[in-house]
Amino acid sequence: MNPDNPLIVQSDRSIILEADHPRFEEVRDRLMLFAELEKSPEHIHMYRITALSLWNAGASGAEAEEILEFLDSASKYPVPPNIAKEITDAVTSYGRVELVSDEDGGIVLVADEEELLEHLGQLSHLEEFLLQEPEYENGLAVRPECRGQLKLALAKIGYPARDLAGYQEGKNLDVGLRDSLGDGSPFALRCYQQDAVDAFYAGGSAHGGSGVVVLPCGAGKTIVGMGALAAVGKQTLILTTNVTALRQWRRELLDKTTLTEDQVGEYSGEVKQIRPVTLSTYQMLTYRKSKMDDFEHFKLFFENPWGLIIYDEVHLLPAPVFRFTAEIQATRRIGLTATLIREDGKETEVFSLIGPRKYDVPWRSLEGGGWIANAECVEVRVELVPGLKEDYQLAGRRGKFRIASENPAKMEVIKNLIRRHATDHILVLGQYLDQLDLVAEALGAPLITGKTPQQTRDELYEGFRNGEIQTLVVSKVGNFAVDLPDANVAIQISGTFGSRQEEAQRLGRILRPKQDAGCAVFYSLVTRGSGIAASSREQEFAEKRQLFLTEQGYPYRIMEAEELVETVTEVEPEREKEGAQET
DNA sequence: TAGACAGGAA
DNA sequence: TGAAATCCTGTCTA
Repeated sequence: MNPDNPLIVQSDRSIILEADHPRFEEVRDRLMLFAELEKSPEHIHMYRITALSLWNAGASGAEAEEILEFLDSASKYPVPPNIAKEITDAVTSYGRVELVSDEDGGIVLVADEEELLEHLGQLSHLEEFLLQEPEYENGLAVRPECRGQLKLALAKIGYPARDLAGYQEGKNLDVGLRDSLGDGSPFALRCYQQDAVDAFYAGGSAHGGSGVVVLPCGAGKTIVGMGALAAVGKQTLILTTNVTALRQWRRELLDKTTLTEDQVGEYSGEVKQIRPVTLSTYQMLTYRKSKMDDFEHFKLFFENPWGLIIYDEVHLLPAPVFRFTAEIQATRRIGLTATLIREDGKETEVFSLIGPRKYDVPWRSLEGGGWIANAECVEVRVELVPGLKEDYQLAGRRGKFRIASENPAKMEVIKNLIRRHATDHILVLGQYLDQLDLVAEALGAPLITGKTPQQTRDELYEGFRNGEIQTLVVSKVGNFAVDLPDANVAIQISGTFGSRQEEAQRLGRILRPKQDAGCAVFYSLVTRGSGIAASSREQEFAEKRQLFLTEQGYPYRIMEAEELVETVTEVEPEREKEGAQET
């Protein structure tokens, strides 16, 4: 505690961090582990501690005492006693209740205090998950098929359970990672990938149980998955969001593990193979003819001896998959994601049914090791064209957002940016097809949307990769397409209502390390507010979108569209000189 | 027998 | 808040 420190902890669970303070970065990286960034106006960051953020901290081994000592050492004023107590309670509440196995393989709910166990036993909405028999001296018998639902219910009343009840073994599978790849280059897990695998599977004990690994795009989540597969050594089901990702997993498995072609199966719309390692999509599992019909393929989950299920992109897990997952709690699970944020707020479901966060690093910290590219984020503020100002005033909330998003004045800015990056690989990312059509036409650049057939996409991707195409205009396909080539400049011209996830995904497009160690730039074009209303609808959403990246340590530099024009005229002659020298 | 395409789901 | 993308299946065509 010291008035020169950067933090203020308030009794309403919010924490204020001074952004200009010399200790800012160090303190931010610590805060990230147990608090969520809620707002980042100029000069300060506002965090909030939530039950979930503290449970995750507790689950990944943090001690309440450590957290309090840290807050104390970084605060201007004493930490309010009620907050200190809440932090201690929440961090330690993960683990107060546990699920364990008895000698016969039955599941028992135990608690650290008798009164708590008694209290839980009396709750009527937990009753249906419990059995009358057998009776335990210090525990309650759990219906094995309700293990997931019980955990979810416990989390909702503030007693997240540590699940030590163990797993069904699954069928053994002899699999290891290769030490060199097809082209002869050596292969090994990077240190942080190994750490992530160890965090998930610590020596094979139940303590290294199910959970989620958070790593930025391009940092090798697939490789962590393969590491987990090799560590567990059991038959495995891998679930992905789309077939392109599925095929990519298959290629990677064959390239980097000792698995052979006939051991890796694809269970998709096209082929229905079930093999020791089977790949499928979420949509395959959730498919049904109509709302009235049954799910046709979810049996894949149950009727095979899986010893491990890998959930790729766990932040996109569709709701029905939670239901199945609740029923297969006896199978070891690992979730992989770039961000635990779900725009539907189902974070507690992920926590309870997939597992707690096992491994997480600030994205920015991987820059140091050269694992991901140095990236700069710039928000370019653009004036609304005068002709639309009246329409904007009259429009409703959603109309305003659309008008601001499609602001025609953005066109000039895009052109300026492209001129500025004459020698770079540029992706233009947007949300509305009409707008993207116009932009692609004005730039003379190819456009890829959901309607673009796969073959055309492949050709365009190839052209972009080998440099024939400098600029590619991409619709929302860019959020999902795993085969989209890397770029070093991204220009976001419009986006989904405040989706932090989308922002993260799009930044990920430029994070693959550059050969010349060059810097990557992410521009976000936002229509500026006017008059008394200081910020536009789009600006409000942009603020929300940017939160995740700010949390990860990427500051947004604000730039006015006008100053960009000046910069371009300054920069341009230099560029031409450079070009002349090269030729 | 492959591919193209429409329809429904979430 | 709404638009867009994806997937799976079934049917039709060549």
